[in-house]
Amino acid sequence: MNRKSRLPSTPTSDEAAAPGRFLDGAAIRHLPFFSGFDAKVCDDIARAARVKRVPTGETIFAQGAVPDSVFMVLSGRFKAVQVTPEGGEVVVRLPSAGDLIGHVSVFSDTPYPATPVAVTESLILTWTPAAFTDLMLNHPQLSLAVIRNMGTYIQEAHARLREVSTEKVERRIAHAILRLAEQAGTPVKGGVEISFAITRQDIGLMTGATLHTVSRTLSAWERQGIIDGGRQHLVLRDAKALRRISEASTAPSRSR
Amino acid sequence: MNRKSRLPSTPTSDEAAAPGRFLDGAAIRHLPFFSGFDAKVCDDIARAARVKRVPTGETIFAQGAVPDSVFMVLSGRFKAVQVTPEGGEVVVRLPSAGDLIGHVSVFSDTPYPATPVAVTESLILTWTPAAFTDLMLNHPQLSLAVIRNMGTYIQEAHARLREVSTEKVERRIAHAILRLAEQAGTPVKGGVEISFAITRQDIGLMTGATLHTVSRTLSAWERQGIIDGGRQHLVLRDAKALRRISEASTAPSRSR
DNA sequence: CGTGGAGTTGAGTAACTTCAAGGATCGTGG
DNA sequence: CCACGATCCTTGAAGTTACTCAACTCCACG
Repeated sequence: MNRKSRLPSTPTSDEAAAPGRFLDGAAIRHLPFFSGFDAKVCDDIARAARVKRVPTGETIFAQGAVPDSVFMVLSGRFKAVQVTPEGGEVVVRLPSAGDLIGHVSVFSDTPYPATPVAVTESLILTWTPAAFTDLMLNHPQLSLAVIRNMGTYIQEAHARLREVSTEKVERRIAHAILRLAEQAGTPVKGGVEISFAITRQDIGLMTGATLHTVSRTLSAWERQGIIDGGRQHLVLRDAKALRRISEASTAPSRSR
Repeated sequence: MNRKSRLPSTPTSDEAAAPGRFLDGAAIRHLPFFSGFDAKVCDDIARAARVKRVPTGETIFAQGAVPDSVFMVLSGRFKAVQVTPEGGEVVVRLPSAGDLIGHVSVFSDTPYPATPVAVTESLILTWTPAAFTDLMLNHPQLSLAVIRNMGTYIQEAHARLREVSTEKVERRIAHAILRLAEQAGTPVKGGVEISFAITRQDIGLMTGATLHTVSRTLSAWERQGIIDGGRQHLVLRDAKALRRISEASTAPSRSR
């Protein structure tokens, strides 16, 4: 833990949003979450927030803790890790700029269900539950945005649920890498690079496979020139081939 | 399809809510979703809704359709089935009284992601997207309730995601049955009965297993007196034993 | 330059699925 | 009221996937 990413941290409006400082709407208006918002509303929302820096490898809070804040990623990226009582782990999602964190727990008054770990130097916004609720009551736009945001989580979760229960490991890994490239890929000569440190273990936790299986699969793909791997490092070279694998009707099984 | 459940349909305030009629708040105030709501707000919400009857086996809409309404289950129960392009199926959730259906699609303006099939004679409320949005804008209470409701979906989805990626089939089936008994169980002499018709296939679709594995597992449990099975029929006799199985640290694997 | 995290690879095996076939139960129509 | 078709369920046997166990390599960092 706490290793420094070798990749340049993604700087996003760091000028306007220094840790500890209070903000104005300009610092957040560019986030997809706030697209279409009135400038005045953005101001109100930003003014109620505090900015906090989260270095790579650090957590925002621990799974099981009693919720005391709502968070939003301003820049950087996190992985939300959920641990089962028996010690099993899952990566449930990878929130990045504009994604809310902890809101579900705050509104349903349940313990935080996962631990968000920064996989890149990150900045987050924090609100007290009371302040955020006030904002929602005063700005119905905000409620709708929260609902939209939660809707995408639900669809993502259902999509992954469907994958993990109907598809074989190889295809799940293919899907996961395509999604990573899409959500966190930076174009690079001859491919798309995943812009943060990710281990085989992480991919395993995202797909419900062991790191061994992931390693074997990636090795095979590397031999075929589809990807280019390395220590905590991944470049997608042939997206078309990977997409073919992810959709391969290798499926002799209808309606599992 | 279209078979009639042998079980008595659960009648819930049918007096107040006849199909086709318009409603007042009294018809919906008892739903957990509206707990804590002002009577006047309930009136407003109810008056904007229409009631519709959905017989067992019928669907509300088809997966892939363009959303044109928001729905809420007033009484009865549905199963939301998602079909993959390759023909794989998953049951993503089992909405019952007070659960919203289709709202995610309406607010994110994406096609309905699953097909809700009534597994019991049911009544639903319907709103036009415009009407529902209006209600939310005028009654922030409603927005908060929607958010809370969506929060529980997310937590459920994540819990199942975790299960299906870290646990073995037997334990997943145990969990599924415990959940069914909790959500849809009616006490009966010597156990708890699942109050709607459910097939081994359905349980398979909920747990990511084949109906064969489900059948074998249930047969074994029946021999041990833990459950009592039958055609589309299930009685949980020994919840304690099942809970033991669902938590069994048969797990030699830490951190998969 | 040694230590530990990350990755690779092989061999053996358990857990499920697939394939296959037969039996039970329900509703329907003659 | 019984026969028949359609589901649903059960169970065996064979096959495969992906996990477990284990050993070894490769870096990066101190």
